[in-house]
Amino acid sequence: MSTALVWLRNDLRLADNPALHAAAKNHQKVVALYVHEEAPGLRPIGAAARWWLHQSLESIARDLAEIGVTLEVHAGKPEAVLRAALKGHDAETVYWNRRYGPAERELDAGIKQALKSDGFSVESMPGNVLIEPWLIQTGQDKPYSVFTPFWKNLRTMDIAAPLPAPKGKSSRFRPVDADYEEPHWAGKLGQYWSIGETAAQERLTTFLDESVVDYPEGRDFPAKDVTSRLSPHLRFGEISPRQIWHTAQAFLHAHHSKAGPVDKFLSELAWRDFSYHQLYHRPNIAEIPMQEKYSSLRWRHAPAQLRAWEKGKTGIPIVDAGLRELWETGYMHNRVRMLVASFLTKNLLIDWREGERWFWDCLVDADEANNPASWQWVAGCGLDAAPYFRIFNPVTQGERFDGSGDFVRRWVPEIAALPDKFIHAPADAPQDILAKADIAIGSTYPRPIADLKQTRQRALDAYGAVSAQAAD
DNA sequence: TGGCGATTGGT
DNA sequence: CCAATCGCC
Repeated sequence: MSTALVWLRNDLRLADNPALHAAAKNHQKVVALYVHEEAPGLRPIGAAARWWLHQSLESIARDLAEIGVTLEVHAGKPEAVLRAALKGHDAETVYWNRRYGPAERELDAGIKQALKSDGFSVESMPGNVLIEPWLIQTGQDKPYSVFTPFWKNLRTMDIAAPLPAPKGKSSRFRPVDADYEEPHWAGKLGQYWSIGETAAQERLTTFLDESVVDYPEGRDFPAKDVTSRLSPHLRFGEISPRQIWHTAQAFLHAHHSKAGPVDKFLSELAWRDFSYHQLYHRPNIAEIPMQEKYSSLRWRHAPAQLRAWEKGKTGIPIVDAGLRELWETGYMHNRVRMLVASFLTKNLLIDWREGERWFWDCLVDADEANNPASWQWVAGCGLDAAPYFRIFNPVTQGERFDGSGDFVRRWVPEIAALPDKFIHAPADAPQDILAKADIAIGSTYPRPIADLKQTRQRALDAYGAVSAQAAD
């Protein structure tokens, strides 16, 4: 009887899982493995994502048991784990779905070569993207560096249709990932999320049925609940981008609805692929600015301000609201991510890598493509990035996109009693209004840690110096 | 997927 | 004085 191993990584689902599908089709018995990897160059997973991963592993272990596949969770060097498993299960073939980070690719290629030279079969399959990064390129056969042509090309391509989940006779489930100790904040995050493949599919259905029509206009308003919130499910592959693509197209046809909103949503999904495109083609995007000239930008060393930013105590309400939402839920609304990142990199002139690291640790959806690529985008050093002179005014942005202050009041309750007029700039409120709202600036709520006008000019000067230097 | 100050043309 | 427009960063 032939046995195959499936090495699961960022693909914790049964449906549209090419590696699992091929293993089940070609072999009588399938054993699934997950490895908490210890390998040089691999970025250790952040704490919030690690929490999500634990839940997701338990979830897929249950689902796999339903089709008679056991999931084993190990820790260590993946090659050693795979060798031991191949021997222990008397298996001859390993399947996995590809990943795209430079370190991961090198690791996987080395394992593949080593196992093959020992007589095992290794099959790598399409990974957690719409299109493999090397299958889409410019007319000059180069990687894309601008999103719009990337998107125009991508939307004309055939995105692989999702594969069905394998079938099988159910077996007994037992918990996996037993060594994980839940952190004290696990219960807090747990209130906000429902984890696993079934939950991910339900989220997509709910989003399409209830929210996608309002997505293009509503997505910029953090108090509105019209974004998909699929990002952490995508991060761990509980749902694949190909499934989202095809489900969204089918929804469009079934409802004869206008293409605009669905199209807008899919273009955001394409941004995700664009990030993986960058991860694949560029060296170490979490550390190296993709626009070389920004290597010379002199970031400020300001640990106290960084700390205030992290903890949501900057004195700028919408910035604080976003960072507290992150701390509380492991997530932050997209518009607010842009605002807090702009405030850190431009107003505070603190290195984007500091912010990227904080997000990496706190976000349940942090992945090694989108988190660094998006930080570089805001900081101005990324591909197709925001121009350096685009500096958000977080007060103006708050008034525009959270005019009623609902988002701020939810996460910054100590200023909730302020009238709308001052909710985004408490320090500007007259003394009697502050007293009536029971607020003492500098005591119950911080005075802004940066003067927006002055720090804006400082950023323009610093960024301008980089551009001028590059023009020499 | 900006902000801001200056200008303009209207009160 | 005001909103709308424009050029620059």
